[in-house]
Amino acid sequence: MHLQATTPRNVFTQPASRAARPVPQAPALGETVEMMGAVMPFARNAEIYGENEPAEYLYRVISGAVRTYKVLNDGRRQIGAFYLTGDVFGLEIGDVHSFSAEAIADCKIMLIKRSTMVALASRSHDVAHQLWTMTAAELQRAQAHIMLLIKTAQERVAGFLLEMAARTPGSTSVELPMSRQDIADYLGLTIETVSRTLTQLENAAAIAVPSSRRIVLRNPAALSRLNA
Amino acid sequence: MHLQATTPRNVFTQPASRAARPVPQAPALGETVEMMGAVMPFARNAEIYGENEPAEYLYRVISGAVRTYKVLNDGRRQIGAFYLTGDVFGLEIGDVHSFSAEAIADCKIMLIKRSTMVALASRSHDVAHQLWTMTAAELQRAQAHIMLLIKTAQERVAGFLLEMAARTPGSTSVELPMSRQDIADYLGLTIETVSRTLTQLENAAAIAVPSSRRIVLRNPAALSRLNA
DNA sequence: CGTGATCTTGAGGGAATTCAATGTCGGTGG
DNA sequence: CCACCGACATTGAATTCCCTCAAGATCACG
Repeated sequence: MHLQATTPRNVFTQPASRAARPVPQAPALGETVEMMGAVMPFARNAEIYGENEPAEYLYRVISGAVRTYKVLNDGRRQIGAFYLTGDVFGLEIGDVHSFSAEAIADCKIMLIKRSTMVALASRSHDVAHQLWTMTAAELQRAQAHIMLLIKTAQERVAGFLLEMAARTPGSTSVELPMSRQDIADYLGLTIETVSRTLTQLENAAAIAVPSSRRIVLRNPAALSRLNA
Repeated sequence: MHLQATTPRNVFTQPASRAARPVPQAPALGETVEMMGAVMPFARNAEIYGENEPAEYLYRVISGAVRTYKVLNDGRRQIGAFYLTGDVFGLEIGDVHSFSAEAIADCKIMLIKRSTMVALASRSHDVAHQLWTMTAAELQRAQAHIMLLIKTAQERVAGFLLEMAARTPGSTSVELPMSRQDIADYLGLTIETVSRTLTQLENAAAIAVPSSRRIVLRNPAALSRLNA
């Protein structure tokens, strides 16, 4: 999530470890975060919310990983996004969720009452602006996703790996919390094509796959070139 | 130029005049123009703004149609959205446009200074909420677009036609302002596949194509079934 | 009418899917 | 400890759908 330089600290993306510390130039919202949300555990594959359910909360990933998805009437599943530690999801402006959300692995999720946020936003332009900013960030993510979906299988997989790497700063190695099926459903491919493509990239020395859930980016430049 | 910060109705949505009228060439939007911005004409295929240009304005389609798009480094073009009469586009939270925008046909576009809107929003929760709502609407559109892009060619074309029909209320017939190439680049298909698919749908009696830019939905239910 | 742009149709090829089988890993119990 | 099991991943072969390349057809416009 990118914030403009003039934007105050984001009450959502604030690391939990520093939440209690007094922060210079921060509005008195640090503690509000603590008050707003309870942390709940979710087991692997547990549903966090379902499509068309009332959007009573928004959610922040404390640990673990989450997928949002829709299922078409013939069973095809499209994953809308993956959310990792620190990410906020489930923010809706309508009153129902437009996707379902599930825990990819065992998770701890902070639940924040939507009504509380809306009330806060009506009194604080900062909070209102943050809500808007988060929606805009989701929009940019969705637009980037669209650009991925029109590409070839190699380009999609390369793009996915670069995206995941960008979210794991300071490392050229990615630990994937999600299965091949999840990746396939995110990229609009089949599991077999994802697997084959990873093998191709490995043979081309662009990546290494020491274990199925760990990918080492040996040649990020080559992946970027594929990323069009 | 002075606007009441307390105005309760949506400053973007055109009031009564556009509702049931059969597309006027010179719409009556007197006071809105004075309040919000200047109307500018754009010729067919003219650029309205370019990707990465500063987002100084937001835009409202008075007449005509607009496409937003990105071009990949190998020349592939992806159209992000089509905007028709009444639609607002170019709303960004960052300070540059993330897509380019072009007139599909000769257009009249109302330009609204972004700084004006931001200033208004800082004083009016209604305006701030409207900006947020518009961003959220764009997000939902992008998510629906993602769901389109994972489907078969028939499903994409059917979905596109239903989408266009839904934006032309009270009619089962659609006048397409855009070319086959535009449709193809929106749906992630080739122009030939779009053309062939339309022919298939016509042969299946789902649609009629009296002229290349006019599509009659003979069997919307069949199209919806294809829409998964 | 010509001319260019747009659209449609046809034939062949290629990328991804489908169907099917094999391989690998982590856990559980003998 | 290792044998077994189920879940997940990889690999192979055949098919399908869409793309590419190519040729006509239609339309708008001078």
